[in-house]
Amino acid sequence: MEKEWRRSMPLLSMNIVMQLTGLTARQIRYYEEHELVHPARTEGKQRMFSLDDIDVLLEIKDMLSTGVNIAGIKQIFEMKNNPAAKKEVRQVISDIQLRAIVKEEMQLAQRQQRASLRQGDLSRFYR
DNA sequence: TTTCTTACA
DNA sequence: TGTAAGCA
Repeated sequence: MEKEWRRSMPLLSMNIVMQLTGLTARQIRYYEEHELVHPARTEGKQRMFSLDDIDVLLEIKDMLSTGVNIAGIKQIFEMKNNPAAKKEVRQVISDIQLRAIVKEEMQLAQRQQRASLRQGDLSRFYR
């Protein structure tokens, strides 16, 4: 296809992005600091987001709600564009791993509730 | 008026 | 993360 440039075109102001994502300006800027999103800048240094940025922010918001922290989100995003994996396969892999991580988190949360504090390696992905 | 950066709670 | 201060 050849209309993908529309999605990467920086046209949305902070105001719009906040309403579209339900995130605060503070959060959006924070995620940018962590290189999760890369909005363009106007001459006056104002951020201009693309539809692709919106998608990423919504993904972040969703993952955050499942308990994944910034570090975990970075890890997952890295998996999504892992050069080592083939294009068709990498998406599937990341999704499967994501589900596995989320599943582990739920189980870990349950164990921590009744039992005590054994922390698995996945704990570093959560807050 | 809105956004930006920096810094503190 | 929220909020305040001082700019642009």
